Formats: sequence, C-alpha cells, structure tokens
Amino acid sequence: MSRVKPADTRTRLLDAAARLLVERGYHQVGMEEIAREAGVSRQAVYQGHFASKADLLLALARRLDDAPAVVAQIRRIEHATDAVDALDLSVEVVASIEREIHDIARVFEAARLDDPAFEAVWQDRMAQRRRGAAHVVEWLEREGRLADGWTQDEAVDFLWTLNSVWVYQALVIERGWTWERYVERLQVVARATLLRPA
Amino acid sequence: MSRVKPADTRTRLLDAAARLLVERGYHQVGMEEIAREAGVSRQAVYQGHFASKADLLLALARRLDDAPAVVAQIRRIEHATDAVDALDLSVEVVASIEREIHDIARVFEAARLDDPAFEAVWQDRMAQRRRGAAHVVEWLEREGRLADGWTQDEAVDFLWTLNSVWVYQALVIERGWTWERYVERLQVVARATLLRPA
DNA sequence: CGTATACTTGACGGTGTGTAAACTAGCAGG
DNA sequence: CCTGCTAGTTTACACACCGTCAAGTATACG
Repeated sequence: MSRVKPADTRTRLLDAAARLLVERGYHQVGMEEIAREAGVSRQAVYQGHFASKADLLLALARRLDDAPAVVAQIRRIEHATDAVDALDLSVEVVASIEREIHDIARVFEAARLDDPAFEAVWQDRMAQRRRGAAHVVEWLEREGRLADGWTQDEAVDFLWTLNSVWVYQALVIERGWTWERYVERLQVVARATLLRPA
Repeated sequence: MSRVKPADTRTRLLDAAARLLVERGYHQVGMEEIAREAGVSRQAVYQGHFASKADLLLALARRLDDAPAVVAQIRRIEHATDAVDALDLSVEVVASIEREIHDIARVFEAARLDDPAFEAVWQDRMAQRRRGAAHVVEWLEREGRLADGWTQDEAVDFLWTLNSVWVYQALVIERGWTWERYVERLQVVARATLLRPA
C-alpha cells in the first residue's frame, strides 16, 4: 500500500466527490477540483482509479447500495405483521432511505440526463423500488384489502410514485415538511387510497 | 426587416432550439447546432438575439406562458360549480397543461440544476401552480369539505405535489399510463385524501 | 540493488461558451 | 446616387472542461 494511513486515495476521492457534488451539482464541479480536494493530481485520478467522471460517479452509486443504513432499513419491512402494517412500514422505510441518500440521489438524477450509463443505473434502482412496492400490494391483495378501482399494476405504480424521490423532494425539501409529518401524512394518503375499508 | 418572409430569425432560433433540446437534452445540444438549424451562424445568435444559452432558454420559457392552449385551460377552472368540482377540474386542467408542455418542461428542469437563473424561473412557475392549488383548497375549506387531519397549508402542498410534473413523469411517461386513466385515478386519489365524506 | 506502484508535472487535442474585430449585402431616405 | 443602418458573415481569441500521453520521481518490497 501507499504510505497513507487514514484512508486510501480511492476512498478520499469518493468522499471528496460526494461532498463537492452534493454541494454544487454535477456540472459545477470538475475533476480538477475533486482531485485537489482529495490531495492528489487530476491525472492520478484517471491513471489508477477512475476512467472518467461518469465512472467515478458510478462507483459512488455502488458504494451507496452497500451503505449499512440502507440495508438495515430494507430488512425491517420483512417483520410486518400484516398487509396494512407492511403498507405503513413501506412508506416509513423508503422515507428513511430517502432521508439518508436524497442529496446524492439528486446528483445522479442530474447525471442521468447526460449520460445513458446513468440512465441505466437509475432505471435499475427504480425497478428495485418498484419490486418493493409490488410486494406490499400483493400482500394487500392476498388479504383482500386492496381498494376497488385499482388494478394491481396501477396500485404498484401509484405506491411507487408516492414513495419516490420526487414526492420527497417536493414536500420535505421544497415545502419544508418535517420528516415525521411527511411519513405520517403519506401513510394516511396510502391508506386512504389503496385500502379497502375493513 | 430582412429579406426573409416565413419567420424571422429569432423565431426560427427558438423553434430550432425547442426541437433540438427536447430531442436530445440541454447538454447534448450546443449553440453551434441550434444556429445552424435556424440557418444562421453561431455568432449571429449572440449579437442581435440572445446573450447566452440560458437567455435563449429563458425566452423559450416566456413563450410557453403565452401559449394559447395553456391560457385557455387555466380559464376552465373558474367555471367549476362547487369545491368538489373544482378539485376534479384542477387535476384535469393541470394534466392537460402537462400533456402540452411536459417535453420542454423537462429541459428546463435539467437547466435549473445548472443555472441559478433557471432555478428562479422554475420557482416562480411552481409558486404559480401552488396558488392554483391554494385556491381550490380554500374553496374546499369554505364549503367545509376539507378532510380532517390536514392543515390548509399541507393540503395545498399535497395537491400541488399530486399535480406536479414529477407525478406525471412517473405515471404517464415512465409507467405508460394513458392520459385518461391518469386523470381519473388522480381525481380518485385527490378525493379520497382531501375530501371529508359528505 | 533493482523493480513495481503510486503519483507528479507538463503538454495536447477536442468540444463547448462567450467576446471581439473586420467585412459585406440589402434596404431606406434624403 | 450616395449615405448609413441593419443583419448577418468569417476569422480569431480567451477560457474551461474532459480525456490522453509521456517522462520523471519517490517509496515500499523482495
């Protein structure tokens, strides 16, 4: 290894990139600055770490998936006692994850408009979430609690949309809702729309 | 005037920009190409029409506001007979507008991540829509039809979010809902969440 | 000691934005 | 007919960013 102890260059690069990109956005931060911030020359990045700016961001995305905070949250939903509980939990869990990764997720959203590689990553991520929503809706259907008027697919789409980055962005970031109020209101909305009265 | 009859250069520039930007996105189209497409040199754009790429896009945004299709739709909401009717209509009207301007609106959304000037334009636009939503919620409140559990502000925020670009994007564009189904489902959601049972 | 690894500096080509200067074709009015 | 304005042309430049290349240096390891 190199002589550095606290963190290797790759990690420092990712940390620096995350910080700067979140602060100022994808197009406002160049490789020059990221490298400087990590205490290394711009060329060192290309030669030994990341093939391109997109590649660096991709690595950042992959690191997010393994974040213990995210993984732990997802597990929680398995412990729901019934479909209604699962519905409530799904809202809370996704909101928790959103709170954790929203800043950096916005950077990816900007990047995906530019680079097809990111579009693919994004789609994959969205598909994953949609499977989570599908799981909950199937549970509702099994217990006969899915409200009339919804096909199962539409219900999944709607729950997925409700639990999306954009709704979080709109209500918590733009409109300043507290996280707790956000979760509570979204649970009410999800129940009012998707649940057949018992 | 110049010797050109069918459309002056400024208009041709805006048309070309709109077409290209919608097709390929903000960062994928340069001034060079826009100018060429309008049959004019890149420099002619800067000297006599638009001070910058952002300025051009700003002009494009202003042109949208005056689009007769949009103006006509907004008028419709004034003819609602009661609060519930207004709620339904607000969903339909916003969906109509969205259908009309969604493509170009996405370009602005990309641009606003880069340029503070656009962020301002965007915020202004969103504030306008929020006033529309506020109008409807006040009407509900006046008729005593606003559901329990909502403050008036929160109800406005939620209706505004439901009627946002992002929900349209998610359901109609990404998930492929038909426009009619989208409107119908959103009306159901709006009623189920915001309406106190009569 | 030699060598591989990580990193350095300096330079280059390509693309995009915005600015500047000098030049030209058409049109309008006196 | 000459003058001057308008709109546009070409060529060039400064700047910033990306990705690549080449030559050199320092350090750890066997």
